Amino acid sequence: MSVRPTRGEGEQNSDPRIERSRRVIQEATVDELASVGYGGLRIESIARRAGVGKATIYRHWSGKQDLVESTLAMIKEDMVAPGEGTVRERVTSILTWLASYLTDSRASSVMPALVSAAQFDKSVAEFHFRFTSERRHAMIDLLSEGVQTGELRSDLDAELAAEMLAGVLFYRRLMTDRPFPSEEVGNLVATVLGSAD
Amino acid sequence: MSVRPTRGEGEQNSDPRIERSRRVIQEATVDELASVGYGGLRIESIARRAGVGKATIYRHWSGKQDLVESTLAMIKEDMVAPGEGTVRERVTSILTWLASYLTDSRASSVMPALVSAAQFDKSVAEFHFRFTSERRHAMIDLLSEGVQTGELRSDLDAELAAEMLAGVLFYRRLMTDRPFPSEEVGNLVATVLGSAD
DNA sequence: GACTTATGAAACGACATCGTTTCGCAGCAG
DNA sequence: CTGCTGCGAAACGATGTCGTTTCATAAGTC
Repeated sequence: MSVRPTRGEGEQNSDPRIERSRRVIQEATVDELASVGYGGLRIESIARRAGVGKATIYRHWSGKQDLVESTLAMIKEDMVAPGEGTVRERVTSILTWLASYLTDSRASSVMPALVSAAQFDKSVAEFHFRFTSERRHAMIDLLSEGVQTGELRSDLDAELAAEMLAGVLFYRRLMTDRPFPSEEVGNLVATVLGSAD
Repeated sequence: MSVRPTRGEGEQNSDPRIERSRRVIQEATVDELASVGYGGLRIESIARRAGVGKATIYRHWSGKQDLVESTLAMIKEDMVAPGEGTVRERVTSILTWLASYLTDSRASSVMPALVSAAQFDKSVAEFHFRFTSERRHAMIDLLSEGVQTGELRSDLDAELAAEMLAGVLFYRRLMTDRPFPSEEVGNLVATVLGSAD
């Protein structure tokens, strides 16, 4: 992915400046992605925001695509946290996290930027669809588990339910100027899964 | 909106070449929007696709933004058709149209392009949100009508239901590589509104 | 402390796109 | 038929971005 990791993947470089440069550059890339999107990305803007020379960027990555790919991979790493509890609780927790991510965060535009870029850039699309698919199937599996254990109604269509839940959050973020408030995720879950007895 | 409609809005120009030029240029703009998105739009590409000189474009519009705005307005005009029947039938018909538009059509990427552009371009965002809001409220009103007449369950949350319905279609189109098949819209409507008795 | 090396700043050529202008031609009006 | 005008093609300067190179400096190693 990166062009010149002077040493191998996991090994630590002797010079801390290298890792630091990579970190601040990728952070700046996230910020730029969020503020101008993939199409508006300018290497010079990233360098300026990172307080770094353009040359330093090209020392570590072969170009824009390389940098973005490695940054997206980093974002994916940061994305975590299933949790404990009943199916209903875990579903609510995942969606609450997603709602906050699409609302509050400094990075609330990162995911929209990814969605946008995927529409017209093949390599971004590949990443985006694979990434989304993983999270989607995690949710579907979770809902299926709930159906099998009897926690959720037996006639629930897990796949459709997963798409409705995430769909509403993304719809609100992408199609309106009122992103879905994370406080209302409970209502949403109750509506889609049915109220608890 | 346009810069030099030699005569006023509705009047007919004496020279048919003018109207023809405007038409083929806007059609080419739609195609380009669908294939490379707003950020990737190049005036020269539009000119080439339209079989037109670049100068002709600048004769009719002041620049890229002017052209896109007037083209989006045109797209909006083309978007029609409530229909007749029960609330359930009208809802199904609207969503079936939307599903086809996001699936089959030559223009299946126009709306995603709009969504994408709206994330980072202020003037596009204004258009996009207003446009979406209109269609959303039409759907909400329709569902409310169904609740009031007793055709739909009285505890239905019209707003949330509208967002779930459209949300699933957009989620499928933007977040996966399997757009929602228009044949399955019936199932979707039944799931969200509840099966008919 | 002496060396090594990554860094930030700046300038570079190459290239793409913008919006303008020019020009000869062809379609239209009368 | 004749004059007019919108047209397509081409070339233009201006601008902005890319990816590279150079160079003195400062941060690192040993």
